[in-house]
Amino acid sequence: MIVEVVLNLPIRKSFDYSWPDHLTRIPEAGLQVLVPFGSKKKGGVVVSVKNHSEFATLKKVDTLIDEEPLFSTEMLDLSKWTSEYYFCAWGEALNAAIPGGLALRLLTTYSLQTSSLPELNSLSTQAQSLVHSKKTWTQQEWLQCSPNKQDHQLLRALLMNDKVQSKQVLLGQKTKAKMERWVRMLKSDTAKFISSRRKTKRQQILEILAENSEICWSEIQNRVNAPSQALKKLKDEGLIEFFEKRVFRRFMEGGLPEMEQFQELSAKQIVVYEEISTSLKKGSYCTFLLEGVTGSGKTEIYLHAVRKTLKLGKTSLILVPEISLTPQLVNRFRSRFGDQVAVLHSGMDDGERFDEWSRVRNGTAPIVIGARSAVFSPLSNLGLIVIDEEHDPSYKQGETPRYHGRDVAIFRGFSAGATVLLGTATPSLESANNVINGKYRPLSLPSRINEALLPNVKLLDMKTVTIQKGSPYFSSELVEALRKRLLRKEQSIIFLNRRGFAPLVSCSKCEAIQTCPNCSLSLVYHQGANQVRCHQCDFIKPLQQKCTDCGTEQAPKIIGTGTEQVEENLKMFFPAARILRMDRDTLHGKHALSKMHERIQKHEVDIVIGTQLVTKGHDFPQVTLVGVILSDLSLNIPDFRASERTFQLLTQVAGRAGRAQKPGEVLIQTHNPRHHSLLCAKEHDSIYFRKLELERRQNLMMPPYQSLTMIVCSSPREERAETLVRDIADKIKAAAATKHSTIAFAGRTETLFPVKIIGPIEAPIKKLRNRFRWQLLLKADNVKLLLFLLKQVFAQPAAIKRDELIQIDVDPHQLM
DNA sequence: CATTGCGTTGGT
DNA sequence: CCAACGCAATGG
Repeated sequence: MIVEVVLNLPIRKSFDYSWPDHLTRIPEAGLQVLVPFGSKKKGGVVVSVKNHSEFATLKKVDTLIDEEPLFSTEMLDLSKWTSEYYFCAWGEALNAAIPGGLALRLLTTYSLQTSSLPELNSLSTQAQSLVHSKKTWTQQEWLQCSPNKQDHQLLRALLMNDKVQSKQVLLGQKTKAKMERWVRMLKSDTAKFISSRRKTKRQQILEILAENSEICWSEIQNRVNAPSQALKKLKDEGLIEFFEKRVFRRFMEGGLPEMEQFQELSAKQIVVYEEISTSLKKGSYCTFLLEGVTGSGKTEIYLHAVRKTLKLGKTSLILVPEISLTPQLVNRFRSRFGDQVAVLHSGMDDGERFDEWSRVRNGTAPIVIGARSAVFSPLSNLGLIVIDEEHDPSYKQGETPRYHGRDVAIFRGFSAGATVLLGTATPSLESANNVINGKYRPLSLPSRINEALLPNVKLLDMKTVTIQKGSPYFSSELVEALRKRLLRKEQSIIFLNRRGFAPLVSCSKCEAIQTCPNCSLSLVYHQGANQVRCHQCDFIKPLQQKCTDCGTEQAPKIIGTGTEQVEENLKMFFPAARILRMDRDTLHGKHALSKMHERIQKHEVDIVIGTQLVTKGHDFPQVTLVGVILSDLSLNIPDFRASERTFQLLTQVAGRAGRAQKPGEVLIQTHNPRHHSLLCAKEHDSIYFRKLELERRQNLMMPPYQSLTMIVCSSPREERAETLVRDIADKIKAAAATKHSTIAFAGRTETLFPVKIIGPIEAPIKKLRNRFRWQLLLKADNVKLLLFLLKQVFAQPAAIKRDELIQIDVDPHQLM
């Protein structure tokens, strides 16, 4: 028997191994194995079992990691599709599909084969004493001796001529099941009840076991002081036995929330729900786009749909953007479905995530709620996939595999015959277009529940409006509106999409702007720490008075504003107000975000100032005012999606105002009061925005009418980045020019339209983390053509040096 | 990706 | 003459 194994490597290749006799289990696709690879061992996944290999000599599979396959055939197929669509290695997709990844914990040891080796005397003192004192030592011990270059070389030489042997032993997975020691009573003790003032440990233990015949060791430790001796004795007498029991680590604090009744759906919600329910009953693939304004009760529909799916004996997958995955939302699901809900997000540690994942795999949890990567959760018999806030850019992964959670989910729904429900107040133009071309079915909830009104939105033109004394970033009107809320004991939210105190620091004499030494970006001033920081890499340094350019010792100029400065302004305007700043810099610890939400909920805060974090929290009924500062920030980035993004952000943050009885007010400060993103956000007119923006995209020849792929080459040497990308551009041009005007795809032949090549150009962020970047944008009617070209061009991997990189991003969302 | 082998340079 | 380095190939 021969198995085809995929490893987590950035190469489009698999490796064949023979299945050794000592493994009792029959090989099967999906099993995780440890295999010899080069001079090392590596973890991989069996993707197929076969009888013949085109390779003459095969190595044997070393170890079977688990008796059960890590991946079902469905998950193998899904990861395969992901790797093909997003043009990455299958191993990379598999690696992303499980918590903790494919890497295994290995222990490397070296052992001396000959008793005396004169060469060893040339080792540095520490290493010498290690090798002399032990015949066998671990790699860790070796490295602790801080061996120098010569030491490493000597070790390598000794390994070569077998004077030292190295071995790798498997320790297990990076994340594994956590076991607890438990005690079980075998026969009840017939000893008479002895009433003495001081009970023996033995008695205490037996009493505990009389209550529950199986109990966790640590629980006994809690109740009886140092019980291990007594327990051992009881075991020897045959009264009790010890056993191991798996525990599932849980992120959620405390137990289950109180069970909650399902809410009655409104007439409009029923219409929507019935359509979904019909599709669920039908049990075949269908994607719906549910458009519902903020506060229209989408979540309740999700809950009803999940209940229906459960009744049909199927499982549900709910994807949400990372930051809206709050305890409030999770509890809403947990209070209806209890422990049947598994939660997966990045705030959990590897163990917690692995255990939740295990609960999904073993069928204990038929409902998964999670962020992007949860799209790969091992649900079987999938009936429903919900993608909440479908337009949210965080569904697109920024690193390999650069998949889009929504699009992978739709493919998964298609293969599983599931109902897919995309929910949003502001559809992405891709999804809106898919409604127009009939791929998705539209559903809508046009009004808020309980007849709550959408807030009144006003655009404040910063060129004409009266500016508040004390800060050029505030209009008097916004400050007055804030004052009014404070008097009425209502809450306000200020949104500014830029953290730090100020985005620019420049010399007051020579005007030189401080930039990051590793990136071509200006440094952001953070007042709290009195530092300047790069927001792309992790460069930080204290603010220097002296200019590095001209040597002036005058205090530098601080230009522009960020949340930190706005917080300071607010404190100055309203010294008595309780102000909470919410951005990445004030978010410390695991449960920080939920604690902040709690404080807002309890009205311990009057004004919240924050970045995008404030746009996604759940409803805060006391918030009646939302102010937006520098609303044009997202408009000015060089990206064709800038206006879409701006509209979505503004609509979303506006939706935070006036959820309950009290009407909401939104004040948007802008320099572009005539821009369609702002005008449509003001009117809550998602439909008109879509119409305008789709026309624009058609004229620009951009998605959703065209497919894009971005190729970015980077190198520490600027000219290398350029030659690398030019080389690829030439290859693509050549491939596109060949006779392949048609390709065979899925049995049919399709005629293709030409590919457009934009660039190569220097990337907008020219240098990032000490690497220069050049980019190339490919555009075509059909993503299939782009993938076909990429396959041709990268059939043999490009000649890349160490620390050089070619990134391929299919359907890119970041064009910087 | 990490490792390996090979051919060049370059210094002694 | 060998160490150092860059480069391309390889892994089953």
